[in-house]
Amino acid sequence: MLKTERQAYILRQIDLHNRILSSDLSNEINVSEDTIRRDLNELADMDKIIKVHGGALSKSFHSSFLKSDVYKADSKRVIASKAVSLIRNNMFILTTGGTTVIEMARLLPSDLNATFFTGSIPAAHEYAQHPNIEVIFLGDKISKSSQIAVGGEAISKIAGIKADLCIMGINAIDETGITDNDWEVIQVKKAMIQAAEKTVILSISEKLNTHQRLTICGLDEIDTIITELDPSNPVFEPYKKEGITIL
Amino acid sequence: MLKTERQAYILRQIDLHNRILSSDLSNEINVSEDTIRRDLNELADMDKIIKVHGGALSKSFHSSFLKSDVYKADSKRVIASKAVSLIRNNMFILTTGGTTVIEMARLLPSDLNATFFTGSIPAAHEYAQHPNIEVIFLGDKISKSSQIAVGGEAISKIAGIKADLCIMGINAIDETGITDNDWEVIQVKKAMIQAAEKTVILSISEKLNTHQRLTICGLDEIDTIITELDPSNPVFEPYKKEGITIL
DNA sequence: ATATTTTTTGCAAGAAATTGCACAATGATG
DNA sequence: CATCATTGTGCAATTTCTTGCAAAAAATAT
Repeated sequence: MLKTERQAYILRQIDLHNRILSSDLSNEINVSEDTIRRDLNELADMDKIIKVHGGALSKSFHSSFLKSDVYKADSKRVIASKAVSLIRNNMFILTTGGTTVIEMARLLPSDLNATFFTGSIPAAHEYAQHPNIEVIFLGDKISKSSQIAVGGEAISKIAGIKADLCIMGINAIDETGITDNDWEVIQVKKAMIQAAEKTVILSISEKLNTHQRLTICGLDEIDTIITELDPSNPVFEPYKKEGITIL
Repeated sequence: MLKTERQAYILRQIDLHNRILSSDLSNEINVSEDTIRRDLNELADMDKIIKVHGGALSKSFHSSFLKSDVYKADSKRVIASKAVSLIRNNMFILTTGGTTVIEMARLLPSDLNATFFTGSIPAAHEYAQHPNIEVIFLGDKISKSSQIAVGGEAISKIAGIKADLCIMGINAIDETGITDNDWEVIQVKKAMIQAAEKTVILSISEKLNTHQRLTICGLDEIDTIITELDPSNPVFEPYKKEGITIL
């Protein structure tokens, strides 16, 4: 096998699988690993692949490793603006914290008149910047990790509210429902869902079909899911089947 | 699985869920926790994540508040450090908001163990950064102008506390006492003074011998005044005569 | 066609990297 | 302060990498 041929083969494999091991290639085309290594080094010098210890990666892989905050911020802004469209004047709205919710707070139209309840310090801070909306902080002990109020006092305060909407940023959702990994946070989120007439989930699409260890609620308690994707996307099928609205 | 791949996976998980546990990752991708820990350390060295005991946090998640330059920051830092000297372990402390108080929050020694009650969003946020102190937010409606919780709920919550110390930033003080110009804020501050055994006033010297239109309390309810000036300064004579300690 | 040069390949040995384990130190928590 | 989990460190086993070198193959010259 000619060297050029071999390198073309390697490139094709990397394009196909996004990654390759030196040892695998050596077995597949019966040359020593030294040769493979030399090939990979040459291809890497030509900027065609990314060489790593033990093999190589496709260049497109690099983009995901060099995480772009911009892309994510864009997604979240899309989600936030969809969420804003659900909010009407004089609503009582319960919200969690999270970057997506904060983004939403920034996008609220300045003539909006509504009352927001939250236990999240950053969210409350953001709402407080708004000229017209009323902010009620559901105070109690502040959880260090999540910067939200947790504990019985907060929960019983939430239970005493009859909200029109609960707008909730989440960590993971799949067919079994919403899950999270912080017990105290879960208690608060459960209470919020109970206290609101409708529950709206904000989630970037990457969190769809992932799960964590503790359950907040099943899909039957959710009314709407908002992601940055088009609602017609097939990934939403299982959720639509449960009667959930996708925005 | 290649090391680079694994680290990319870890980054993605952290981006997705904002936080992860070393043990979870170890289970998910079947490598020892040692390896995970080494990965997390490397990613933390690259400033891509924040390593914490037991796992890691997303970088974007935590740094949400921007620190702005404050007027007379130097003076306020002097005041703050004097105030810190009054705080002992296991105290229950009520505080208001205000830049001086925030400055104090930043100067709290990291081994301090105490419980702080506050109705101020920026102050609560600052306390929440501290490793050991417990933060209780006295939630209720958030006043836009002052970013603190006001209203009956907050006040009755304060009334239910027996605090060792009330550390209060103020707007104006003279021989007649402390004054302010926001009616809702005054209600909260009055309640705080009532609920604490001792009241400490933080004030830059500019505010001495000024007054505003609404009275919070007379000098007899104040135990200590802290300014950036030396306590021997003659300007304090009228306050010393009332039995107030000057720091 | 044969010799010479150049390129490529495989091999060996030492260096470096990766991973898992044991153990002591440190940190969390009640 | 006592217990338990997490962490850092040193170590060993394994794998991968680098380097130098010589044989093999290919290209080129004579």
